[in-house]
Order: sequence, then structure tokens, then C-alpha cells
Amino acid sequence: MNRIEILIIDDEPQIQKLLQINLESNGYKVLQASTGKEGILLAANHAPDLILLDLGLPDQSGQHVLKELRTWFLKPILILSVLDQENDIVTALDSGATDYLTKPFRTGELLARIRVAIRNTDVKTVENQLVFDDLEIDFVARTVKRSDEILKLTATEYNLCCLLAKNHGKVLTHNYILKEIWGVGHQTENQYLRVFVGTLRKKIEAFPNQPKHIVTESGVGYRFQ
Amino acid sequence: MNRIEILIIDDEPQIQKLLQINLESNGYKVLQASTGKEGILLAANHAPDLILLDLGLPDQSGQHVLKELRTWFLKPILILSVLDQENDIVTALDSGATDYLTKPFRTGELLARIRVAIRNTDVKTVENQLVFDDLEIDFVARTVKRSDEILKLTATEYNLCCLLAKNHGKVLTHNYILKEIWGVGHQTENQYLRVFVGTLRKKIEAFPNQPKHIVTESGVGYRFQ
DNA sequence: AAATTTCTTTATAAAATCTTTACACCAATT
DNA sequence: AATTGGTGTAAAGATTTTATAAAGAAATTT
Repeated sequence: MNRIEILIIDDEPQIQKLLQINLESNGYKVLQASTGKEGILLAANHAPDLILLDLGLPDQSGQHVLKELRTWFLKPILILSVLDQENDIVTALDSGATDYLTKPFRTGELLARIRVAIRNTDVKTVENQLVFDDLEIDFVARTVKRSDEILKLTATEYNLCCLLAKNHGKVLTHNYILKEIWGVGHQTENQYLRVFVGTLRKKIEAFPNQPKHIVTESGVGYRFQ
Repeated sequence: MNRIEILIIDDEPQIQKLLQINLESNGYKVLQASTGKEGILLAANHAPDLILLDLGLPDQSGQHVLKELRTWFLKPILILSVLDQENDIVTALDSGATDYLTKPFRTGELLARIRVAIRNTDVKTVENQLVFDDLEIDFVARTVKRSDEILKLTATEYNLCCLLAKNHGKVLTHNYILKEIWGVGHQTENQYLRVFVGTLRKKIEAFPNQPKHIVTESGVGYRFQ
């Protein structure tokens, strides 16, 4: 049986050491990163089962790293932070954090919370890729393949494709898509969306004028299938 | 759509009141119990979507109530407790608690942690659809299926279908339907309704000329069944 | 700085949807 | 048998929504 792999993203050497010793003595395999950039890279390459993330990183805001990770990393992310402001906690939890512990934390409690997090993910299968017939989206590699051929998508096209694919089966309204991809304030510019759905269809559909994946729901929005 | 139901098991009236107000103003439905026994009974009878459990109950140990509940209750149980001993926390988490907050807790954080707990369970799906024999309406996906085949409905057809289906069994007057779908001011244009009921029947009925789902109540309106 | 790519905007054609008109049908009444 | 009121269906026209190309602006790469 493979050991459970935990990635620690924290720049304090003492914490790193403390966590490493405790986690390893409890049978976990440990990966370590001391910057956000390094952490994201390691997460992408090793696909750990759980991430411990410090919010006070030297290179970029921990909240930002969290959001970045959450665009494709679906397994538990536990936040460790000296920040004890309710605001920080709520923001982190609503950005996709699984749990939030304030430093200094108690090791036994941390281990128990790790057990809870792992217990809760065991049930449902966590995928980092989606497959629809000939289409294959890999969130970790950030690639979209059609018939095993990697498609060249622009950033916006990729984001739009992921948004639709992650919500496959559901109709997403124009308004919602615009808010998600272009941000609040662009919710009236339906034409953007038409143009990008057009270019995306040309790339992912076998017959772009008879789309099979991105279906339009006239007057409402689009649905992926 | 049904609201999410939360059971509070706590004997302190102030906490009960505080929680009730905060939860209800956030759209949750609240159930209350002040003893362990009562709590277990309510949980069994109402099957709430989440339980908030105080460990300091008058009749029996909260840890015991937790273990009792966990023999059959699978949804999230969040512990609220004045006990801040690591030992108590670890025991509770390992006994099946989803999360553990120490009193006094911050309301915003509690609400965020409730959101995390609900996010991790798939409570959704069930309440968001209606099924009538071969017909299946999914309000979240915004789809209508007949014999597992997704029907292509226009926006107005879908709205009309939902309105009728949500009020199945009841007769809806022409006037009421027109007001709901086309807005006030179109309440005289019965012909719209005939046309749309016609196209809708063609799509959802097996034999559109002998409608089984959309029944006309001559002189009054339509009834869905 | 030039070249390339990507994004935004405009214009227009095409498609889908909605509204309106016309007429057939049915049942109850005259 | 003709009239009447309510209903169903088809189809034409009007309107809205969508698709596509293409040009200009902005950002990125070389």
C-alpha cells in the first residue's frame, strides 16, 4: 500500500522540521516547499494527497496560492497561519481551504484534523482530469486534448473550457460565465462570450457548426456535455 | 427547493438564541434540542443536514452523544465546546466529528465552517429535481428529460414547464400563468398560452393530442400531473 | 522596436424564438 | 342545423439572439 503523501508549504525551518518529524513518525510521506511558487510546482508534479499551507509566505500571498491551487487541486488543503483574524479565516475557508489552524497549533490536534480531512476525501473519488468522448482535460498539466492531440488554447479559452467542463450537464448563464471568466463588471458583454465560444468550438468540436460539446441554450447560456 | 436543516444540541439558552438568529438569517432551517436524549431523537426523526453539538450537556456526556449519533448519522457534526483541552478535541475528531470549535466562537467563522462541511457532502442533488413517470426536471442543471433524453426547450417553454410542474396537482388559471411567465400587463393574451402549451405538449408528451401531463381545465386554466 | 499573439470591438448574416393571424375543431346551447 | 365560446394547430411575419468574419487595440514575445 502506498503511503499518504503530504506537501508542506511553509518558509519557517523550525515548523518544517517539527511537521516533518511528526508526520513521518505517523507514517506519512512528506514533501517540503518554502515558497508559493515551489509549492505549486511540487503539487503539480507529485499530486500529494493533502497540502499544509502557511499563509505567510515570502514570495506571494498565501490566499493567492490557495486560489491558484484550487483551480485544479481537489484534495484537502489545511491552512496553518499566525493570522487569527476572523476575516482571514473566512476568506480562506470560502476560497476552498478544508480547515484552518492558528499557529502555534497543537500537534495532536493537527494530526487529528489531518485524519478528518483524509477520512472525508476517501469516499468520493478525486479526479484531476475530465474525459468526454474524444475530449480530455487535464487540470494538473493544464492541457486539453482532442483524440490524444494537445490543443493550443489561449488562457481565456482554457478558462472557459474548464468552467464549462467542470459544470458539465448544467446550463451556465451568460451572466455567470462572464462573471467567472472576466470578473464582475463585464456581465453585460455577451458578445465576448459568443466570440470565445466560437473559437473554442473551432478547436474542440469535430464539426464546429454542429457542436456536440458546447450546446447553446438560446436566451439563457451554454451547457457542456 | 428545500432549505438546509441544522440541528442544534446545546443547553445554554443564550447560545441557542444566538445560533438560531444567525443561522436563520443565513437561510438555514433550525431545529433545537437542549439534552442529548432529545437531540438524538430529533436527529432520528428529522434527518437534519448538519448537527451542531455542544459537549457539555446536562444529561449525558457529549462525547457519548457523538458516538451514539455516529453509529447511523452520516452527515456533518460540528462540535461547539468550552473544553479547549487537546485531548477532548482529538477524541471528538477521532470519534467522527467533522470539526471542533471552542467557545466563545466567532459567528462568521462558524458559518464559514458550516459552509465547508456542507460543501464536502453532496446534500444537493435530491431536492433539486422533480420526477413524473418518464419526465424528469432538474432545476439546477436547468434540464428536462423524457426517458433519459434531454429535451430541447426554449427559455419560455422551460419556464412554463417549471411553473406547472412545481404546482403539480393544482389548477393554475390562465391569468396566473400569464402573469408569472410574461409579467403583469400580458394577462389578457390567452393565445400565447395556447401556442406554448401546444409546443410544450409536443415535446414532453408521448401522445400530444392525448396529453397526460398538461391537462386542460376548460374555462379555467391548466393542471400538471 | 518589430513581430506575433491575444483580446476587444464592430458589422453583418444566419438561426432561433416569439408574436400574431387564420382557421379547424369540439361541445354545449339555441 | 346553426351559433357560440373556448380550445388546438399551423404557419407567416417580426423580433431577438446567436454565429462568424474581420479589423483595430492591447499585450506578449522575439
